[in-house]
Amino acid sequence: MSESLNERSKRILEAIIEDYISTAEPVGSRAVLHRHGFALSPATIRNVMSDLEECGFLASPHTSAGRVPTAKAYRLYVDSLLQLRGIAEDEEAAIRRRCSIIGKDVAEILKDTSRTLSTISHYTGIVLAPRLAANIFRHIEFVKLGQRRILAILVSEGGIVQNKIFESDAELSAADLGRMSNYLNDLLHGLTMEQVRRRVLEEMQNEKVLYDTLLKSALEFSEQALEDEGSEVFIEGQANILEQPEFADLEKMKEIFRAFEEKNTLVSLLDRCMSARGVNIFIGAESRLSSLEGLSIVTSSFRTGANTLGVLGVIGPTRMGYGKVIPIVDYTAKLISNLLNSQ
Amino acid sequence: MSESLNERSKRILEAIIEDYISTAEPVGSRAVLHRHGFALSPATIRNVMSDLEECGFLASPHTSAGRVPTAKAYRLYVDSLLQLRGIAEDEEAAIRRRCSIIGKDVAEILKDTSRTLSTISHYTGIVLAPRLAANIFRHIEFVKLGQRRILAILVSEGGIVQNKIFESDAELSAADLGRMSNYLNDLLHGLTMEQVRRRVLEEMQNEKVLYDTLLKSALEFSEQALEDEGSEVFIEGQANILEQPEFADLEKMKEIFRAFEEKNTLVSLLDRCMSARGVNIFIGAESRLSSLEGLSIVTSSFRTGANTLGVLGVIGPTRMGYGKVIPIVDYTAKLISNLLNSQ
DNA sequence: GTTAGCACTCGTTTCCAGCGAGTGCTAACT
DNA sequence: AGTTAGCACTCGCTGGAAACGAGTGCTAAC
Repeated sequence: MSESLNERSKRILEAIIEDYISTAEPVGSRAVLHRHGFALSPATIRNVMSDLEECGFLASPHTSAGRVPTAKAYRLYVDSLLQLRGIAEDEEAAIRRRCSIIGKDVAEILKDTSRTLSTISHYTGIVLAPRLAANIFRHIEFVKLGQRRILAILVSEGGIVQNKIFESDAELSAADLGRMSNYLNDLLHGLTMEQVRRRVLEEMQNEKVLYDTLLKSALEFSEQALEDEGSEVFIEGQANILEQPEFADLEKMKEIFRAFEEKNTLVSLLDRCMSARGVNIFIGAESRLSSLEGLSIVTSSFRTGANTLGVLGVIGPTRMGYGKVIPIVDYTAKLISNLLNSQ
Repeated sequence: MSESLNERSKRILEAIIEDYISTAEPVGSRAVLHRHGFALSPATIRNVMSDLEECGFLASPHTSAGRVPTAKAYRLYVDSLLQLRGIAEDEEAAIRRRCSIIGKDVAEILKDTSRTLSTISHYTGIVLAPRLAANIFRHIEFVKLGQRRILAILVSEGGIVQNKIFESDAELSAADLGRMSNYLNDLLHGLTMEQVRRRVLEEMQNEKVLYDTLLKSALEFSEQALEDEGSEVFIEGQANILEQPEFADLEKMKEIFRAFEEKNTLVSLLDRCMSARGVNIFIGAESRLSSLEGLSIVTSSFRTGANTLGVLGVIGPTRMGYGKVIPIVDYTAKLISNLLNSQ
């Protein structure tokens, strides 16, 4: 049972996978013949298919149905059978047209990107918003909302804005808050968030600061403001999943929508893709998340320079049109990287 | 066929509606008798039900099923039959525990609120984020992102932050941007957004401004930053809809999820609730949105003083537990109003 | 190694009978 | 006149049997 299939077996497996991707129905020996022009008889195909099943590439739902590719088959398919033909021109144009920056905030940009991914791919788009931690400090600002209520606004590279409301012990004037902002902006200019955090802690030991209550509370506030509030996920086009015949079963569908709402698990999955360059593919159970059984995820990270800003991708059935989706995800990630790079 | 039903008919209708709300199945004459202690025979109930059908309060799916309340019946029910018993203590406690302000931004607060609404009600939560237009100016800030790329941050009352990225024609230094912010903050302090907009336009005619390019571009920028980007909607707990037996049909469900994704229509519906005080209820087709057929929406607006900030509510099947949902929505709206009121 | 032929498997569809919940009508009762 | 018992009737649902058909695996021949 050698794992290295011969050329013919590979071609047949490829045909079966592509057939199944387009029809969503178990494919039988005659179907392979019909739609692809092999110069072989059904019986021969059957023999090959039987071998492929033994090697774990195919499975039969029951005796008298055709066969269905396994996760292993898809893995082989995306790794060595599939030849990427690059992104289609009209798709590229559509993505470029829909992803713009001007006049939006970053959250909006990413949400629109997620929606674009879903619309173009006809599956579900997912974008993991940038995390603060890995990023570079740009600006901090405190705004007085009420007597003691203060809004902290933190801006990092690429225009990512995080803001938080909190309450101060003492009442501070708007001018005080302005001075605090200035002090911190000078102090923290150009540092990474890691460094910012360390710097704030160091500075709190500083003698001058110890005797200046204003500076002291400035540092205390910034410490609170810096607490990373966890990443945000934008999942758009969930309804596209409903079109997939394999999820016609109500129970299965509930599970998927629950998984979409339970964003933490998705975040941890996408976190794993953060560091990897290029396109990443999880097929079915490979994600180790039982709730995503039957689903595949194609992701790529976007970045400014060496900094990974976030991850975007497409979720669809394992029976996904990888040949189309992979270039889409790849291109979109690169486009967003460029857009967020402030020159 | 007098529209004013006698007391007995009302009581029977009420019993039918409540039965249907809890079972989701057409209710027959015997069921009414079983679960509520009417001193009547099934035959009498049947006669009454027949009358109620003629008046348009009931409908029968087919001859041998029981009967189902119509939208008209629910309307009568919420308007005059239902007696609200106020919110349950444990629900109130749960809502209060889940809705906090400190350490979050407003978007996060509202999203969490939407989630809370869905969790407590077991239906789907919806929150329409505050619109800028109706609100009071607090702060504006420009942050330099790249050579020409600028981030504008606009804060209004309650801590609502709106930010936008745009590009300037000329390169401006960080100090320039700081001066611009200060100038505008002085100029616009305490005005409503309406007044802010007018003030900016007036000021652009000012002689002093005409000769100061910095002031001029400050005003131009603020004009761009002020453009309202439309309201944001947070819909959480969509998966709860899947639990409702009436949406077991795949087609129906697709329609609902599409409607949830097509947020514009929902926004326009919620906009209609903005001005109304107290709890608002749309039953089924009353919303005039065909995609929401079979769904009811219970909403209430939240506000600071005279200003309506936004609308929140619950979406569920017309067969919704109004008696439970109405107090929940009412209480949550009041709570959020209080929380966003910066004293 | 490949192919034709054939028996066999097994899910799907169709049809029909029987069941039961619920109604509407009529006639009797208070 | 309103209420009730009785009864025939409707109609969706359930379950089992039969027919169907797609697809396989095996064997024997090429």
